[in-house]
Amino acid sequence: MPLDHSSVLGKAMSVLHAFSADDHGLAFAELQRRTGLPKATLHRLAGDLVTAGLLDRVDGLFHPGRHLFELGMLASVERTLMEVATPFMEDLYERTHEVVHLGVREGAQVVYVAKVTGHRGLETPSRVGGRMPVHATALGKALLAHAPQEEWIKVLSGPLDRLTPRTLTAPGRLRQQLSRVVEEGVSYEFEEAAAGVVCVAAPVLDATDRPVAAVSIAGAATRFRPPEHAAQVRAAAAGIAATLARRADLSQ
Amino acid sequence: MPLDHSSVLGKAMSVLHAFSADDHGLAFAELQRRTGLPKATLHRLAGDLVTAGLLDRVDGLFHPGRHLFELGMLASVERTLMEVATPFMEDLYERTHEVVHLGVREGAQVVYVAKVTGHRGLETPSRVGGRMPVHATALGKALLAHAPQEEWIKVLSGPLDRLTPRTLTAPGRLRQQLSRVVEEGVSYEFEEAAAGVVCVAAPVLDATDRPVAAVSIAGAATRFRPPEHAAQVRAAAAGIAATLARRADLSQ
DNA sequence: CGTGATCGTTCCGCTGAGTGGAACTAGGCT
DNA sequence: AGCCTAGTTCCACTCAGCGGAACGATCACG
Repeated sequence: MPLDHSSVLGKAMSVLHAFSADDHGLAFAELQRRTGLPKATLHRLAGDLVTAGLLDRVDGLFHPGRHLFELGMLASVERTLMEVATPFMEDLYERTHEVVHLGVREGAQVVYVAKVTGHRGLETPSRVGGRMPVHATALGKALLAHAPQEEWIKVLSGPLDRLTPRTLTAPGRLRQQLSRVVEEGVSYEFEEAAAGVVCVAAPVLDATDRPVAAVSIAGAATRFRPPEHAAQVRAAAAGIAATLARRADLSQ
Repeated sequence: MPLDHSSVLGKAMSVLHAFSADDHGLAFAELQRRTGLPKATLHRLAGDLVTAGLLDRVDGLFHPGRHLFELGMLASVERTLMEVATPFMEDLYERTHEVVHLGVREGAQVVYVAKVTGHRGLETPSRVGGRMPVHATALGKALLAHAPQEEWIKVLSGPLDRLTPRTLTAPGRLRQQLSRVVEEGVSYEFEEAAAGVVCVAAPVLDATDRPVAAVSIAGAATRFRPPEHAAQVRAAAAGIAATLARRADLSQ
């Protein structure tokens, strides 16, 4: 599935993927190590990527370029979601002043599309554009629960990595929870992805009941009671779903 | 500056750039028209881009791919800005319930990095990842005003396109305004980019007083009085600047 | 139904864009 | 001085990429 390493494009992707979310600039040599590309080849390629605006170079170090951000925002699904969901996420934030997330599912992982947060220093491992395993997050469980059976199986049969002592790693317990999520329309997470963080999430369903995204509220385990916010999250998700549906109608 | 059309990468960029912010899916033929690439070449290239995840194809139509979003979020400058600025933008939104923007300058244009908005249907032409001319927006004027002299000249000598009847198209008047912006620390915009929309903005300056971004509040001309919010915007910008400075200190 | 669009896919022989080993420069440490 | 690692440049080879052309599919119109 990942593009051949012998095509220019494949190599270009290797280079871009060499950057992880939290390193702020890679030297040429480091990039060489991560991509495994021959020096000369990488040198030319990196140069081309810089001219293309996909990479920036400031005093020797390479960074993902400014142009990349703009291109990324063309991704229609995510952008539409962001635009539609923002007002609803604001509502949630304003009422709770907790961290509000929006995410989509990509296989066994959740990709965060938006994050609303205040000054309170709640340490969540989530970053916009970042990923987390489906089984360890409320967002993930909401998305998976409403997905077709075969998706459940794929995830349940895969390895369920442990992120904290409370991560669900037993397929049976996870399946049990997913069933409850379908009934209740909301999912929970109690310090399963990060110590001290608890979460409620609800799925945003399209006209055919497929989950296209999910919203969540995350708070500190010490003061935040997820069940008390279930109704709000469900309402926000429903609102987003309704707005998306209206948009889809107009545009076709 | 734009990469050669004869290199694979150059062609790939042409394809990606063929998508504008608001078309939801292009057919093969349309893509061919926009890029000017030979059929066979485009066919293969588009195929490769799909395998790379940069493009998606759903029932015949091409879309910018979901992978593109994730890659875009690696762009460190923009992501850091977003993360740091969000809490301050939330504050502004909560107090005013108007549209709050964050943008950076790229030559004679502003690129929007974040947008906080509610349900009120204020029609702003801005989109995250989208561009607007510097001279027609409060954000742009705040960014340009604090930029070095040579940048003023570049913009003032370029064409100042008219977006609305009130757009500043006279270099003299623009220069005059920029000087005031430097003194006051805030810039204004009165229906210069879109009819019915007025705006206040303040620059986020780094340790060496270079403007790295700007924040703005936009409201409807009928009810929103920009000068009344100058202090708030200035405070938010200062807060963002301080947080960025603290971050820079730690990380080096 | 045939004719003529346009749209998307595939074939295949040619060629120059892309390749990468090697040689080179610039600094840093001992 | 000698040795290391980082980054850049050279240049002859070759295979990835090219694109004209021919193909099948679908639609529209008389």
